[in-house]
Amino acid sequence: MFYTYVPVKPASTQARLLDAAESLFSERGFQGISIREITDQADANLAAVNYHFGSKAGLMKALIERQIGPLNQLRIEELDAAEAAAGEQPLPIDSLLRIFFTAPIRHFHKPGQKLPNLLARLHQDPSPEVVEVVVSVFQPIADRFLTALHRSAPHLSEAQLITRAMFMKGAMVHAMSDGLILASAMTEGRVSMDDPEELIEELVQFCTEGFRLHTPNSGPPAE
Amino acid sequence: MFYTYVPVKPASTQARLLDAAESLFSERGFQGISIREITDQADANLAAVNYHFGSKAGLMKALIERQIGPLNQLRIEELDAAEAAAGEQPLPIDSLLRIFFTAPIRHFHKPGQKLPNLLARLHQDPSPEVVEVVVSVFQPIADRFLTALHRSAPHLSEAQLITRAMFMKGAMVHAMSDGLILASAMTEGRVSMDDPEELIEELVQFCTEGFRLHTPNSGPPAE
DNA sequence: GTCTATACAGTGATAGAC
DNA sequence: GTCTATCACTGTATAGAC
Repeated sequence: MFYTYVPVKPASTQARLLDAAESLFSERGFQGISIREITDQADANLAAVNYHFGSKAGLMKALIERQIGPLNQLRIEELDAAEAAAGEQPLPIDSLLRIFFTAPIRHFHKPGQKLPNLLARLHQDPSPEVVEVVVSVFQPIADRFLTALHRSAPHLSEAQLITRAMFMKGAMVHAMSDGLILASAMTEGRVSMDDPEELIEELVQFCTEGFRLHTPNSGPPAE
Repeated sequence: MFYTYVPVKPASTQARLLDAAESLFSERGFQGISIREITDQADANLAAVNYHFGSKAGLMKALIERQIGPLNQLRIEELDAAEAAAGEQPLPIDSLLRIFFTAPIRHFHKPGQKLPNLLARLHQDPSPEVVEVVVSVFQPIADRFLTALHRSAPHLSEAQLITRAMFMKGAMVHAMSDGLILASAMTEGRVSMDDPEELIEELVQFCTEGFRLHTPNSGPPAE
């Protein structure tokens, strides 16, 4: 009888480090985890992180790119296809937003998934290394969708467009990183959406209405 | 001729530590600053932070409470007053949201203000001490406004209400912590709103439309 | 090229003297 | 209340083994 050899270190050191970092960072945050914990869990030497990724931040960068890169590429492909199908016509706002939301929400919608929290925090991190990573990963897709939005919502000034795009992005990010406060507020039972498709559609509807609105140069209205 | 004595340490050690921590944390984040830097700037001893606040996290907690506490109290007072004036009638959604947004956006809207970024990051921080602070500071106001929203938007299910409240909160938080990505995207000149009153009104309009929407039990609509 | 052991400066925290 | 000395731990760098 033969026994198959089950190796203890199936993947490369780099891959094991990435896997360990992903689960540990997601659970306790970037600063909450030491390199020693990562290398322990990955069964690698302490110096392995610096050798393969240059630094702890470099490991994080590689981790983010591994997760987000394919996701953003998919979104851009879907947007390209939709625009090609529409020909000269600008895409309806809701179609555009649906493309923007669907891939990441489906991808990250698993019971214990906490990576979105990590991503959300990164977007607010002031340290230059983190800013550099975030910009390089998210800038292209932001530009691409803003351009499309500009065509689909020509009634908005550029300042209005960017402001509302911020609202939209904030709504998405917050919804994905299961609201710490709201989820525990006002209820002790189940709340919020547990079906990703339903969440996507709620988000699409919510933001589409917001973009459609035409508010010329409003001051605060009469009460 | 008399010379007035100008003390080098005008405020108490606690106050000096809080002031130093506020500017330093805002600039470079909680983890980006050591307590040695704080005590240096505050002209205090290294051990002063632990003596007065128990820990670095305790200092942060005190800082947050000093900033946010009065703000939230003001919002609740304004909501109380508006509800009293409305009598039995539920408040219009836009009035409710205007009360929710106005105080923090006005308060934090200064050129170099980076504290909102810090607050936004705290909302996603998984470490138990931070969660405890955030919940204790923001839970009451979340409950208060959710209850009011429930009255003002009776067409929404509880799950929908909470979901959209998350969208709303995310939009506000993101708009306040000047979008890292979007602000530099699609433009090299000025963007976004520089007038807080305009930002408040855009936010009110955007979210009001989103809450008004009645979407019974939608799956994804036909394309 | 990859991995290992080890060294180093800086961190938050604390006990105990003043 | 304040201060010094000290602790365990952090990220990083490097010399040298395979």
